[in-house]
Amino acid sequence: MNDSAIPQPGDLPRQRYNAGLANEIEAKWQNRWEIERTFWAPNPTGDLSEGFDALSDNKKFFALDMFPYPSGAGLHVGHPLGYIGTDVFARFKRMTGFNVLHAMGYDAFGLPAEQYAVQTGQHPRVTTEANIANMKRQMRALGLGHDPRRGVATTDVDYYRWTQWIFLQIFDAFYDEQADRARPISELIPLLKADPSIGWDALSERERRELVDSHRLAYLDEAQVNWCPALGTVLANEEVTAEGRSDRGNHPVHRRPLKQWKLRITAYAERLLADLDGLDWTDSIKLMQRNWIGRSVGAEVKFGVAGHADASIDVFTTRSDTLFGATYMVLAPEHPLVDVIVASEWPNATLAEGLTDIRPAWRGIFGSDVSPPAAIHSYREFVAQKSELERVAEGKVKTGVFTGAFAVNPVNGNQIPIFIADYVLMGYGTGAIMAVPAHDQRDFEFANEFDLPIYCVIQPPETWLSEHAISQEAPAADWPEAFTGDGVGVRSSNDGVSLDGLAVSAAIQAMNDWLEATELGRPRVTYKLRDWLFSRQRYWGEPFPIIYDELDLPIAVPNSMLPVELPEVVNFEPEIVADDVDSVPAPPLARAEDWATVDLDLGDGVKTYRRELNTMPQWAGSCWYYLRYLDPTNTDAFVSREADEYWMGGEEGEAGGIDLYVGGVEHAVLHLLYARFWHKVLFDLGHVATKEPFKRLFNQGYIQAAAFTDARGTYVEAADVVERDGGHFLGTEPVQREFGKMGKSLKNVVTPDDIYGNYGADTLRLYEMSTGPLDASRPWSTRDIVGVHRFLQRLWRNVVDEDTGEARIDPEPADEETRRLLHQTIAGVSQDMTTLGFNTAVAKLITLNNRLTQVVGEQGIAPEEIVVPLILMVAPLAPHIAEELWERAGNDGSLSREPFPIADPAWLVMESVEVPIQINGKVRHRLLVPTSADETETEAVVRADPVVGSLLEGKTVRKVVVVPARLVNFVVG
RNA sequence: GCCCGGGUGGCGGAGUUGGCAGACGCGACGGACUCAAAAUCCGUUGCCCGAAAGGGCGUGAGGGUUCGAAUCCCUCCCCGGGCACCA
Repeated sequence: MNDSAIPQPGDLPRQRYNAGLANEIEAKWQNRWEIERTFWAPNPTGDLSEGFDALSDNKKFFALDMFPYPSGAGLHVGHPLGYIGTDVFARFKRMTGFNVLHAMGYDAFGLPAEQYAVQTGQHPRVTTEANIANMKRQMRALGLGHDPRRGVATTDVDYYRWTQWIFLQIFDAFYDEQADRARPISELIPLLKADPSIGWDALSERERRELVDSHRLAYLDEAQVNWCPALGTVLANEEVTAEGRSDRGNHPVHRRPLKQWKLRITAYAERLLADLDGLDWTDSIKLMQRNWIGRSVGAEVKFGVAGHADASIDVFTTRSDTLFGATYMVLAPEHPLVDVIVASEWPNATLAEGLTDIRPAWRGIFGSDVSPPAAIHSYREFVAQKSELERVAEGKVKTGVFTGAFAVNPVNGNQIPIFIADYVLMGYGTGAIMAVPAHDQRDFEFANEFDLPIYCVIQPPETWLSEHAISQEAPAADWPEAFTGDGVGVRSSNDGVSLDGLAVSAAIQAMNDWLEATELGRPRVTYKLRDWLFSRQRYWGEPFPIIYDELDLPIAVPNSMLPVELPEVVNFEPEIVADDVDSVPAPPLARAEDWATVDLDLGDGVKTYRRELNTMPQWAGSCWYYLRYLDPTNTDAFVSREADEYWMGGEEGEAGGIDLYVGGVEHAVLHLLYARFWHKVLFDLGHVATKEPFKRLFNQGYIQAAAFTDARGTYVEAADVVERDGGHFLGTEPVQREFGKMGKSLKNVVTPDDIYGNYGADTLRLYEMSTGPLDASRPWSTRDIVGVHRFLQRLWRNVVDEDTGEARIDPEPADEETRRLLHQTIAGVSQDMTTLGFNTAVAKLITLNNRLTQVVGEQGIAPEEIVVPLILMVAPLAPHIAEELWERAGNDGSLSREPFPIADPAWLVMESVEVPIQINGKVRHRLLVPTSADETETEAVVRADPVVGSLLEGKTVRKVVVVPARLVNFVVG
């Protein structure tokens, strides 16, 4: 953009505050902070406790930024918005007497470094470390007051040793439903032995191990994944195109079950939901987590299967009141009972009420000459070929196949056909539904597609019928859509229960009571939340501390043998296997043949074990990093009890947790849910003292940037575009403006380095804080930066002689008006700091400084009474210039622990206040009224004013509204 | 489709237990300094009418409640985000 506002060197005073001087000052103070250990936050005990005694009477404050990934491109100016916000707040808290912990580490495992390694052969560790070094440099240059001792990276072997340790804690735990908490697996075995229905003594070694493994919070499971044989790896949903092919290389992707590690987060669904209530998070984030967990209250109902006396199918429903309207049943295609109940031939008997024959459509899309098992097989393949995206893209067109079997509705004994269809998901509820097409839109669509009967059992109200132009008598099959609202039950009774005439909620209650009494069903709560798929076929991740013995069952690597270090490999790519749907992935770690098997003595002699070759997903390391910040050098534990209790502990009676956690809303669900889950496991097992990690969560906004396209629609370098004549131009060519994320592809990246060079870090910090509230997204505008730069320049000039560099400060008191403004500013800024309202804090500081500029203009010197508190108030926002002014004003050492100014209430009250005088709600005049005047006095003062008198002349005052010290409104007729 | 946020000058944004709309900054315009420019400093700046005094209009649109609405209620439009066959 236009560079004309950038200060240029020339015949300027030697000590003018410009980019050059700012950079000098900034480098000086960044070095001093480092040497003087200004931001070291002492622990109460242990390695990092130096200096604690001096702060032992202070309260603690733990400020945290979300863990950044050290990308090769480094930071652009959009990244540090939140980091600056936490730094300003942390510095403010430090000045109000807190022992503040603020640190920054790196979530450094991940795909980009691995892909770069695949392309170049450069080891991901080399790339990662270079990127971390660059980001550290950029953050240091921003003047962020981090404790450098605590900046861990997930790729540090000393760090992932403890990630592995925590995984083993999860592996070695089970969820005790009665106690509603996780317990060590060692406590499970006596319970299993004591359960006569298990018959422990009769079980083989393998059976015992498998039984125990099935209770673990980390377990192996056959999970449906996006398997791409050509790439040799499973892919995330985001990596699969709408056509069901790989994003990279356009290879076929298949949905198939693969044996994968899963973490039993679903055991915590209820607590993850309930404990949200006590957290200081925004409602929208809580809502997103609630929706994700997706609690649903209903009933499980047992349906018999005709001709299979020993088989029954449990369905989950939230609408047990519609049981009498069930006309068919659907199982998920993968449901294990499908193979048990499937008929060998298509039945032709008239079994179900209202059905006279098997409809041709029921045999599915595979023709009438295939048998049910063949149709089922074909349908399963058809479903497996489809990606998630395709299933969604196909919208509401329902597909499915009849199994040839019939279920028996327990409420009336009716036989209803059983289908499989992909609109029923194996992972939710029981993987089976009863279908009530009259009162469920999906079932309605399926029933119409498959020519199935539709019976109304909830009478819709008149309004609904008339809205849809349906007559009272019309059969439900003629409805344009299902009726899902509230109505009264009809045609819904048997010998034991009648729902007729009952409203939906009462009918559900009555039906559930009956189901429970007859043992045909029971109340049940289900969740949308699924267990967490925890394996990745990657190199650059934490190896699992798991080995397999001759039974091919998993065994934990003993703690004494941790860490399990990543082996060196030459090729970081997953092995490309034939394009075979049934092939097995060979993760990169399989190539480290010396590593993949290991001879160990686990107490029963040296044996050969096979290692787990998958690695953990990137989320693993970020699940607990905040705990390692507390005690990063501890070699005996992932965190000491003392450090955990000190930094995470709450005030008396408070829940505790991190005092302020700032990050983007994109982590609203995954990271925040995973980390809460790990924290709760650690809490249950007694390793941490708090049940929730993040007490207060704040979501910062994003910085967007203008991007420009030329006539061909190609992005052009935004930095070269000039604004003139109300348009944007690249040279002489007009270009189109749009706004988007800052990035290479839009050619609109602005880096902090660019801004330091032209204005300095303090200006960048102040600019980012001033452009809006921290939680709002806003467009970047390099042009606007000059505003806050001028502010710092004026502040500097008010205090320092631009020629000599000497401070000029007047010990004489300031005038009353300025003093009053000072105290108002202190009160306002303190308030704004507390609420993270940094933009308005900056505005108030500019206002005070503008007043100071006037005073200096008149008197040639700034009163100390104003200057000193102003410097201290500026310090959290623009710390380098504040430190420098503080020093030049004659102080030794850093101001980082100087007390933040406190307003004198005496100067906050005004003797009189200007109030607007309204006639019929319109402002017609303004008058000074004593602040202390009550309604009567105010009215008297106002009525006595000659201007008001003339305004009211000839008018009838019907009513007078007086709000003391606010306004007076005359209602005239 | 469902669920959340949000729409205020040319721009970023202030202001909500209902009480002076537009703080602060950018830009724009005018002035000082300068041979000139930059930088800096001073002033003006919501829109319309008016020489001015003053008046009218104005917080996405329309309606309502109220002495008084950016703020509360109803209907609608637009933008951003989340979820998406969850039985």
